[in-house]
Amino acid sequence: MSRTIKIKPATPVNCVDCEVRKLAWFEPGSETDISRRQALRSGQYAMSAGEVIYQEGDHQREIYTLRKGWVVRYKILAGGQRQVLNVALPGDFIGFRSSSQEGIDHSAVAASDIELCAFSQSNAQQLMQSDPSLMLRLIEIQDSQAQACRTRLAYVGQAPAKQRLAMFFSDLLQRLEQRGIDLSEMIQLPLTREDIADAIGVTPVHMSRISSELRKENIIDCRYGKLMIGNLERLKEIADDDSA
Amino acid sequence: MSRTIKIKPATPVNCVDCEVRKLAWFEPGSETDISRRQALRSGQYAMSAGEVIYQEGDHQREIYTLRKGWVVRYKILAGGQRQVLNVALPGDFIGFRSSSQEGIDHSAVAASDIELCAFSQSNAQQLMQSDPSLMLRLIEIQDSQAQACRTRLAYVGQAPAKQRLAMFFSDLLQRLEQRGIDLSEMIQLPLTREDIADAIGVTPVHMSRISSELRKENIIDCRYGKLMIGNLERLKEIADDDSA
DNA sequence: CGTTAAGTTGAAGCGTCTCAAGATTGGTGG
DNA sequence: CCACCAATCTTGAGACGCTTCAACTTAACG
Repeated sequence: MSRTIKIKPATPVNCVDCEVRKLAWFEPGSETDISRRQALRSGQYAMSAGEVIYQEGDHQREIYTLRKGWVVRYKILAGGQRQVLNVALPGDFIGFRSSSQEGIDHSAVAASDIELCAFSQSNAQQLMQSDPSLMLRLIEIQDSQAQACRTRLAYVGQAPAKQRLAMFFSDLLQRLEQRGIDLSEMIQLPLTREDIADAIGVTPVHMSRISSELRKENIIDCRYGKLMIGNLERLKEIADDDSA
Repeated sequence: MSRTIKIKPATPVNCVDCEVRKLAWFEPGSETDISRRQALRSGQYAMSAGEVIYQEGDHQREIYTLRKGWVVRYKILAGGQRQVLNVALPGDFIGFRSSSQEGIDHSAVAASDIELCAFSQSNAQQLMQSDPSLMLRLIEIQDSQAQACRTRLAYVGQAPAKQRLAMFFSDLLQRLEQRGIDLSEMIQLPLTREDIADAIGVTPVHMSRISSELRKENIIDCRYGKLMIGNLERLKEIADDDSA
């Protein structure tokens, strides 16, 4: 994990043309609304895999929309264990804090090379004041992130490891599909076994065992940064299994 | 668990006089603001311990502020296991959904006899439109609930059972103290061993074993609806232990 | 005081963890 | 293009934490 390095991307993108806008904070509004909002953008950044975007306790002055790539958000416990809170995909909103007094409660790292759209806290506030639909949209985003966190908490707390893994992939694949990714092809998966293990609350070694099982059953194969789905239906069956 | 039964409480309370208002949604605003808001209230309800306030999938038309008593919010998995998401205390906001299209993603049950202040979704929307400070306050509440969920997820996923229990109590006691409860006295605890077990992700039997340990070490004693703290400092040490 | 619900304890089994060795993959330089 | 290296993943064996089932104890309540 290196220290945060932000570079302007080669080709800045206009919000109006942005391919993930419909999934993102700027989903509502007309084209003119959107270009007006863009004027308040603090910038677009490119970062490399492994770079830390922000860390627990930071008094970050900016909030971000992930435009390209994958981001892992996590918390580190006193004992050093890491819990992955969620995997952010293009269009996802990260780094928001309602109170700029306190530092943020979790960290975020680029899992792949990424591009971020940044807004300063003050500009974001200004935007929301002049455009209530953005405040409502923020409330919607917060709620859907909270829902995802509750779902994750429920299965991490209650389901056996194999089902947790199936649930993790089931959710991830659904979100990838939403973003137009063909699930029948091989997918670049910029998550290590350890990332996934930390997300579902098992050790990497045990993650390996259960993921071997799924591979031998021809359900899903994820290794060395690649993901190949063998039987999506069966995966969902395991995720929804009521006998576990 | 019986079906929802709501009765008007014997003595309705004005928001201005409400003892938990400073912790609640109506924290911001002048006295006149607050009585204006009260006019849009749908009602105050009393419910008994064990009654279900809402259930996963419900298209609830109201949102609530808990005025008195304790509420347990939870999710049930396909296999029938229950994960307690959080324990709501007086002043806490529950039942909110950003989209009234979909049903709610979790359930809520009264752990003790309770009193609720209710607002219809439409009145709440109207309130927020005419009073942006309420929208900002909602964003703040959502964020702090999401933060609590992330914290819970982290320790349920990563910490050993005894530390999880210490963390659960540590958090709960801090919130009770915030509400003016004297931690040196005996406290009425309307949570069963099973509620707590479902919150920290262990079986009731194992919860019993670790809670026996804490009792024998004179740290905390929680049984039969009563809670007595022996050594709060030591409890927090176990919760923050970095060797676990 | 008797009944019922709640909590405790023991013993055995299973799931997950730890430690350690070995295999596979992707990247790098010869 | 191949050989080698480092990183990632796999597998085995043993230990440990948590679960299960069942019997027992304690507290609350009428």
